[in-house]
Amino acid sequence: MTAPRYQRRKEDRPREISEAAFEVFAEKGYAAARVDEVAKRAGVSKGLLYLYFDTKEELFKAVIKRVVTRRIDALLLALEETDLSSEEFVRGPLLEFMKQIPGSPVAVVIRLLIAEGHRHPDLVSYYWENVVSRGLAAISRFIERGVERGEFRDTAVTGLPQLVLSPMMLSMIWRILFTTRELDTDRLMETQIEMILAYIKA
Amino acid sequence: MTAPRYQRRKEDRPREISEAAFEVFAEKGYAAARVDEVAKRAGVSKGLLYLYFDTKEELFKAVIKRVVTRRIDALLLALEETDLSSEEFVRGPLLEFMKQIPGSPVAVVIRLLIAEGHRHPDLVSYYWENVVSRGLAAISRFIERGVERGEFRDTAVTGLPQLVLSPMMLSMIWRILFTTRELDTDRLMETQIEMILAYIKA
Amino acid sequence: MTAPRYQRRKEDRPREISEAAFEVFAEKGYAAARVDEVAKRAGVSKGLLYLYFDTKEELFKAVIKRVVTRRIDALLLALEETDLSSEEFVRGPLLEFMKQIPGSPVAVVIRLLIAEGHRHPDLVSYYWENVVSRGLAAISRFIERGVERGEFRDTAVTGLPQLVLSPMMLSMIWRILFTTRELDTDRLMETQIEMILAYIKA
Amino acid sequence: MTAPRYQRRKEDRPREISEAAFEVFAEKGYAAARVDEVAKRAGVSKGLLYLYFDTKEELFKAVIKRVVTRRIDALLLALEETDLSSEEFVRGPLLEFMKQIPGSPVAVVIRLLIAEGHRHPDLVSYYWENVVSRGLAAISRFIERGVERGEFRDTAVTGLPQLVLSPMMLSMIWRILFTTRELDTDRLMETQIEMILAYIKA
DNA sequence: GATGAATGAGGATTCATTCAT
DNA sequence: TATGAATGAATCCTCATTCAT
Repeated sequence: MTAPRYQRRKEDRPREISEAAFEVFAEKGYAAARVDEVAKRAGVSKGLLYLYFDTKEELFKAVIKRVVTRRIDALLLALEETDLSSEEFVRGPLLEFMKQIPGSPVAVVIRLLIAEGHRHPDLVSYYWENVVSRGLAAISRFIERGVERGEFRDTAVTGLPQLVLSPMMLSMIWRILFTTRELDTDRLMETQIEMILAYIKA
Repeated sequence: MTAPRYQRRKEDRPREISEAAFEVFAEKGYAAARVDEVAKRAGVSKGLLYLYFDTKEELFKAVIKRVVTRRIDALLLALEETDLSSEEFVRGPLLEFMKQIPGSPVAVVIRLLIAEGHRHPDLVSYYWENVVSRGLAAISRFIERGVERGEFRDTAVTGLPQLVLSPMMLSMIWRILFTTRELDTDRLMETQIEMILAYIKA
Repeated sequence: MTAPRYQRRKEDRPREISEAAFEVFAEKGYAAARVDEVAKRAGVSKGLLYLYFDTKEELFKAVIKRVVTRRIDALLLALEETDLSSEEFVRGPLLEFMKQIPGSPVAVVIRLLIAEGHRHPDLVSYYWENVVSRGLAAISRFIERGVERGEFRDTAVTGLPQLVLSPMMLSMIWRILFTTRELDTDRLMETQIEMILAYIKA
Repeated sequence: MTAPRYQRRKEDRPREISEAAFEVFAEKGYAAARVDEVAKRAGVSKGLLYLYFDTKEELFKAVIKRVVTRRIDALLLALEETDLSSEEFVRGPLLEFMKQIPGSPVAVVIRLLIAEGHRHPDLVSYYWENVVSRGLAAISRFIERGVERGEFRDTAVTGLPQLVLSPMMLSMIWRILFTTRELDTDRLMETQIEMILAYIKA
């Protein structure tokens, strides 16, 4: 009648633990997160957790990497394969993508990296190589394509893809810090896109 | 022969401690900062530190508040009293102010707030009330003044002063995370100002 | 294609495990020896190990007993059945036996007993009854026989067979502790025998 | 009325802790000794213990060194300064010294070194340099002096001071392992000395 | 005021042992 | 039999905080 003490589910464990860990790290931050709590939320003993992750730090890294890698790929693929004109793509899929980031786990990861990046340079490098530099490069290539096609002028924006992303970044930080204070983050990003397009359209 | 231990004036102690604390929090983050280390850097005993600050958390809050409050005032004053046209002020003093923020202690405070804000809502409120909302309001008022004077059109930017600040925010995060990776943060902010002005000028 | 897992006969398992365990205990000592490691070296699962040995402690005792019992028997038999004169036997077989002990598994067992004997009085008793007291008694009887035959005088040595063994003991300890420091342990034992014979020969 | 929670006794703490630690290590061995227990016996909190000794291992080393260093010095001094003839000194002070070793803390240290030496090579080196090699050298010099004075013949014993000590070693191990079994360790050492003198006297 | 020795609750990690498969 | 995933008590160590001096 009682729940079985043992449940052999080797396949699922790493994911279960890593999901629970994400929650706890998200709520408490790295230092204040308790391994005990992660294990409890994963429905697993502390010992098992250490069977899959050597240290709390390894667990942290694994969690960060898991969350981060996935959603960037979809965007990059869309960017490469789209048939839309540059302007249509920017107003459509790119804007949509940016709008959903501040409320997504990615924002949590950013917060954790800001807080703990100092002591995990390899994690920051990983994030840089797999997410940031790829994302920026894609946006840059995309703007350049618009320039080549005669859609856009060649302005300072071409070399500064960060301009496209900066309201997304501010929105993320805003939500992290000022959950209760109003800010129409969608409109913020829309306006930036509007402004940039107005600025670079031929 | 011995160092003049008693020469230092008592009234400087809280400031000395709080400066040392700022350094340590900046380097290590809240959780990894050691009270011992703060005391050592301040050149006082741990006991004395606890005479001025009841807990590590109180010390943290005091430090954050101290750093933050000061530099915002200068800007706000300048904003109110300036004789420059709106465009001149934006291109001049405002841009200058923004450029120096990412490398200033304010950036450290932002990092600490992002990392620890969760558990110190009062600190976030304090920061909101004393810094963010005042800063944003000032920028808003300033844009409105431009509109009133006929310098600017009334666009979405009027209600979204965050647009002006978003590249500064991204620059701050960039420096925090990617110290070694190149980004011309000054140019980023200049281009945004350029774009905004092009967008809102009548 | 796969290794012949099931070819190995079941009845060898306890011995295989116990040999692996001896290696690990020898290298690490009791406390630092890991049951995991023993199982891995024996090429079996941890579960199986526990099928044959109830606890780590039982395994330890089994290992100690296994190593110890065997080689003493040969010597005792030789002692009883020899046709050599007492002096010849001492200079020959006995000396040979002692010389090979410090480098043999027996030395490892002694080290383990010295380290852990405290908490395993039954193990010490076992060792005492099966090895030490039998060995000493044999040597004593042998000396007495020499006295009876008129080969030896009746001196304090008769009641102190430990005298014969003490350089062997020192050699063992020496090798355990000071592996790299030189000591001609063979010569040490030879000289002791020489001295003893000179002392007790009629 | 209650005992004061705090007792500032900086001077005495290291010794008190180290004495308590010696007791616990002696009873349990290194691995099974609990830091908690050491602290409790020293009448001190766990935290304080770590104020004086960085790790359990450091504590162990400190304890071993403390016990060992002291008593060897007295003997070496006596050896150098004695006015006695070699034979008188051997029969007198040297024998006395050896007799008291097996029941002294030195025996405990030997046991700990045999058990843990493997993993603390620096400790073994320390012991070798400060105790064993000095002690052996002193005995060697002493025998040589006897030879020079014409008291002793020059035999194999001259180069093997270990012969003098081997019954002491066996006695130590005997007491460690077979506390309850009878062995007249004093007589063992006396007889060895007797034998050696008989063997080397001119 | 000022010190820093002393405290002890709390946390990461290990590992002998169990048991569902 | 045989496996190895799973358990959780036990242990070392840390560090914010206290308080005798």
